[in-house]
Amino acid sequence: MENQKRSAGRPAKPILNRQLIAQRALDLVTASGLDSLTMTQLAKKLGVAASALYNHVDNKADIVLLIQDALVSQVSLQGMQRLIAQQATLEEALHDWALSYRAVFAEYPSLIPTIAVTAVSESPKTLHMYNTVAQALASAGIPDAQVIKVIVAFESFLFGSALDVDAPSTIFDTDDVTEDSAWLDRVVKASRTKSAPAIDGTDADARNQYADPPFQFGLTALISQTMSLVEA
Amino acid sequence: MENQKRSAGRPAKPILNRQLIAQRALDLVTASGLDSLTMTQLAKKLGVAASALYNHVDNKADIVLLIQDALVSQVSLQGMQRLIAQQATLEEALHDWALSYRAVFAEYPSLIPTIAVTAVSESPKTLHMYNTVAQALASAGIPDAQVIKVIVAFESFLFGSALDVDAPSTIFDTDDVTEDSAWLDRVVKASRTKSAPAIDGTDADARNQYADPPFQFGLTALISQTMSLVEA
DNA sequence: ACCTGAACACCGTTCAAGT
DNA sequence: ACCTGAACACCGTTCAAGT
Repeated sequence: MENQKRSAGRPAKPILNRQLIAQRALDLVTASGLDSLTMTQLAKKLGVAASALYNHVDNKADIVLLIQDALVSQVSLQGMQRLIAQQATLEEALHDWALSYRAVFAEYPSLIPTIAVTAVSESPKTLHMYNTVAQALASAGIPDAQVIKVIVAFESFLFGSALDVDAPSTIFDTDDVTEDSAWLDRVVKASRTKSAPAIDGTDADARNQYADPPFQFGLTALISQTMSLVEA
Repeated sequence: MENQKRSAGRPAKPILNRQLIAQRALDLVTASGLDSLTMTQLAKKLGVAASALYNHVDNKADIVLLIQDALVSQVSLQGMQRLIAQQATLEEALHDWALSYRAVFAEYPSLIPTIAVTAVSESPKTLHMYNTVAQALASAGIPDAQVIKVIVAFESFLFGSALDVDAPSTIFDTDDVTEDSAWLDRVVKASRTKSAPAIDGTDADARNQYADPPFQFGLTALISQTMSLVEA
């Protein structure tokens, strides 16, 4: 970015701060995934030496946490807030949250494995989201002791679904039909004729066009199972 | 492993082969995840120079595929085969498959992101598994055009659930109760009193003890939704 | 306090040289 | 064909030196 070389030594005004680092890091991950986020590349984008980053963050994992926190804050809590205010149903709230959650993280599949194992205490925005969802579910009549179970079940499905969006749409294609692929071929073809457009290799969007029906199917399953938990 | 140094040049008998490489690679991943699988470490375990590996595999991704294939073959297809033979119900078959699938991959969470986006044609055992499941579901009366949808929905949930097993059991613990964590704290505590043993730090198994109820919950949801698809 | 630049211990992969 | 060892272009992170 900045090309005029800076001499060593403390600059008059700090060049970096955590927010700026997080912003540029997110840019890199947005462009081409977590693998393209390297301290070297990030430093280059910021116009500093890689070692300068360590004045502001502990390590690379610290940066990933910053990114995560920024992303979680993009998840819509509107439905849940409306549920708390008794302006939406449990079903509506779950649907809104799930769609938004999946949409956000489907853009960043490479972050999902990290997110899945990150403790909420490490990410304030994540904590806030869970807290809101917990309040909403509890106030909708789900017994306290079952709320976490529901949240985790949804999340597992949402993580997996977000990974799935990143899969190639040719994931079930087989090279040639053998005994080991005959049935798979048959059901894959049957799925296609339902809705999908013809496959022209020019499809600009490489994302998995077959990801949506399974998502809707699973989401419906989870929502109706959740509604059965509501106490009178 | 082997300590007597070998001089350069082609050995009388080949030292490596793909199967041996896959076996040792799986050992490394089993011990401490995909990150600990490096060409250097793997070569050391095999008693060769890292560059020797490239006589047998294309690259590291190729090795990961070999591992994947070996793992998929551990997933139980018994239930599905019994369903095909009309010796098990759809519900039993789905339950058996899902439990086994999750159990296998919960041991290897670091592989899940890769598995989720790997095309079946790249992994013969994976192809075989999907083909069997597809045949079983179709023969149980699920319309051809819906089979893939069901499989992908299950898989999304299974991938996410397997990631969840790897999460620390303290994932929902908060450092101190603030306004942003009050509800979460409450429902987490309510979950604990139900079943969990007191937390003594000496717990040998660091895996997430809270992962099972959500898994059962989601699985039940998916199974009953699936059964509703069966044609008369 | 906050930067640069050299250094360290790694990576994955390529390739000439050896048998 | 199948190995070794040097080499290349990277990593993340540390640290002395500069202001």
